[in-house]
Amino acid sequence: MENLKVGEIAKKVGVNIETLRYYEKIKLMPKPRRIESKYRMYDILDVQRLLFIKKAKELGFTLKEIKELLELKIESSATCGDVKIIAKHKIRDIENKITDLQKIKKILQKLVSQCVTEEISKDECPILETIVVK
Amino acid sequence: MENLKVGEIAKKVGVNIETLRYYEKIKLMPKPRRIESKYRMYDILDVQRLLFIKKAKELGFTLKEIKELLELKIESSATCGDVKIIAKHKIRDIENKITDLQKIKKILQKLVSQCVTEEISKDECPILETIVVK
DNA sequence: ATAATATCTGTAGTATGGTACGGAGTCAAG
DNA sequence: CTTGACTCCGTACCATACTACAGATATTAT
Repeated sequence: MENLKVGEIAKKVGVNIETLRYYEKIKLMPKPRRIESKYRMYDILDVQRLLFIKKAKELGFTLKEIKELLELKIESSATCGDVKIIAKHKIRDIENKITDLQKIKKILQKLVSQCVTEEISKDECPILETIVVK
Repeated sequence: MENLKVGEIAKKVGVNIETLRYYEKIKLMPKPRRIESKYRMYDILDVQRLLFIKKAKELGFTLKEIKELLELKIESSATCGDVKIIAKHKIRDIENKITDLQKIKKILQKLVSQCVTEEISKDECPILETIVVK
């Protein structure tokens, strides 16, 4: 489970082989080492990184933002102080996302609770006016 | 604040005029009424809807998903029971998103707390291994 | 009344994030 | 030792979500 060929890691994390190559091209994934022939070889860290990317994407981060999040830990020569500042910003952003999601959740919960019987038609479940996430 | 021309509502919610027309075309926004000439006229409900769309987009929902969320309240002739089922699914999705965001937040917080002094270079703040959101 | 500004329609172009394809080299099993 | 599966690279194409014209009509400000 330490040495995976591109097809293996792709299957393992559930992405397309081409996507791996694409991420490498845009430097979202590091260049993997190459064995014997010219085959790419991946390891467990690559798996983790890919899983993180997958999740972060679902959460509305762009690939550029994901790259920034990942670089927060390893790249450039910025100081710890810089990292701290950036990370704190990201934390703030995430907290806002969570708050907004909770608002939408509440709206949906209200919608569900207003649908009391199975027979009432949806038109009688008005709630759109509530949707002011602001 | 009840009757807004396309340029006015666009400015108010911070989107491009063309985006308004685009949303109309893909039926994400309802056709607005037209005044005298052929100018589109919007109202406060349109503002709310647009603000919701904006937020939902930032939260990683696609326009298609946003449409579904909005239709949960007004469109089709599905019964309340159907709406309930769909809404409950959406609630589950949202809860998962929140959970994942909290995980990322925690990782970032740990990162921040590990950067104790301002002088230590970022390379000495390793944490990437922690990033297994799974 | 007329110039500047806003809106109209349709069509074309852009950015992001992939996905597919073709032809060649590589590996593993029978 | 060959045949099928895997991988290589480059390039082209795709879907989503806009964004930018262009040429015409409408409105408003002076």
